[in-house]
Amino acid sequence: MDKPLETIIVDSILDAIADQRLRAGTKLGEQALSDLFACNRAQVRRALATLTAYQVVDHLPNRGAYVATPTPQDARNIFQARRAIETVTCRNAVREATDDDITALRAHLAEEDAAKGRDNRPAAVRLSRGFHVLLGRIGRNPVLARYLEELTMRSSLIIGLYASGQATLCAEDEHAQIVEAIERRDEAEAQRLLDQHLRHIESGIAFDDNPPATGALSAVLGDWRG
Amino acid sequence: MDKPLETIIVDSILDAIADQRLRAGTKLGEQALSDLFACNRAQVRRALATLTAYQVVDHLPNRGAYVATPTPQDARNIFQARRAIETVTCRNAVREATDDDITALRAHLAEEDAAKGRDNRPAAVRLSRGFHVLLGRIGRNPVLARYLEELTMRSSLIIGLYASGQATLCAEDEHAQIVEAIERRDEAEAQRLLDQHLRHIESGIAFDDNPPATGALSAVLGDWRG
DNA sequence: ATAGCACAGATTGTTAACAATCCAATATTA
DNA sequence: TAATATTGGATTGTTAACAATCTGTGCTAT
Repeated sequence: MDKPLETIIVDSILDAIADQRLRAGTKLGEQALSDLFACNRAQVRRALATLTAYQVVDHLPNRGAYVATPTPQDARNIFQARRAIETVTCRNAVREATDDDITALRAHLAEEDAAKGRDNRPAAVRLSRGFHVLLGRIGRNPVLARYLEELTMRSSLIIGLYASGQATLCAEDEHAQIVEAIERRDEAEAQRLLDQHLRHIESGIAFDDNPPATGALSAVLGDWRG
Repeated sequence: MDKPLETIIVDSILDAIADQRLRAGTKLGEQALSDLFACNRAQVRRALATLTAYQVVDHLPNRGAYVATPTPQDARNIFQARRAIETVTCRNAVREATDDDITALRAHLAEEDAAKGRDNRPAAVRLSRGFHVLLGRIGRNPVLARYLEELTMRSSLIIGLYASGQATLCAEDEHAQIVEAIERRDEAEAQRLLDQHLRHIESGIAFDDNPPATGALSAVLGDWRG
């Protein structure tokens, strides 16, 4: 039961963006991608259209698809949207979380911790996003969860663009504190901590760098075969 | 400077959904649409892909595209998402609205009023949605505004499905009260009124009808030429 | 030397024919 | 008669060739 190839392409690219292996501004040529995934151009084309709808890829007519480069203004708008959505998502999570959900959250925290311990930055960035996405799923509102996936993906691009040098992306224990509040079923506190966490991330962004600089596609999307 | 045809197709279909001329469950055949818009099947195909990404169309592999049919659970999730987003959007609007914006809002109210006076239900439904979209634009956060456009579109489908018999979709003057609160720059009150307005719409939905029933595509998408 | 132009290669966009799949109507069999 | 096979038409999905557009390079002329 393999997935449709289009999905594999989309997910590979999204993963690479979440990991910050693919950086803002990278050109996604159709030929290059169809070579990489050993398929024809039409499938690549549809995958790129999907990514464009998700707003993580910019499509310029007659000149190709590029990983989106959010402006500082975009960044502010995206983080405001995240606060709006994650506040509700978090309240839902407090109300709906089962014991299994809490266990999953704790397991995720452990993974994050391990990645940071190993100084594995790409993994840390990906897992950090994963925490918010997981929280969204636990909230049991797929509409909000989907928007959150989109926004966190775009946030990864922003962090890659404007906070690449930064030592710390998320204060070590903010995620852990949120999980504790959820476990205590303390809605107000969980929401407060999450809002503060998001403002903290946003304030850690330096809006004056501007280094695109991107490597070869094949190096970055190498091992897509499951 | 005509728009790309794909955009025209997408907008035509979205308009027809906003008006409730196209109802949930209607099949959108590729041949039928390319005949209607006098174009290639490939362009129709892309338009349908875009609409699928917007979640207003369901695409079933090998059996075509259908106008989405939101479930009652979808409806609850969509309205929760709207409350999360429109609360912020509304706050932004209070802070950012220029005199021109207020004028535009008043003009919109007048249009709504006129449509209701003329018992023009499709226009009333479309304009009612338009009010929320306009508010979103005035909030000056395109990220939130885009999600709002998607959610209001899906709301139109929901209202068409579950509240078609209903006499009143929006209490006559709730929109007007919101505009007044914005004009007074009364953030808290504007937010309260909007939240209440949304809960009011949601509670007016009867989750037990189930009439798909759809007319011919050509009758419904007749005059797309601007 | 530099600005403008023209050409060549590469990349994206379009088209139409072909293949695979689904659906409904008809025929077949217990 | 009712259930199941079969078959033809219609619809969606794929492919590869062709057309349009862009980008960069080298040439020409001022």
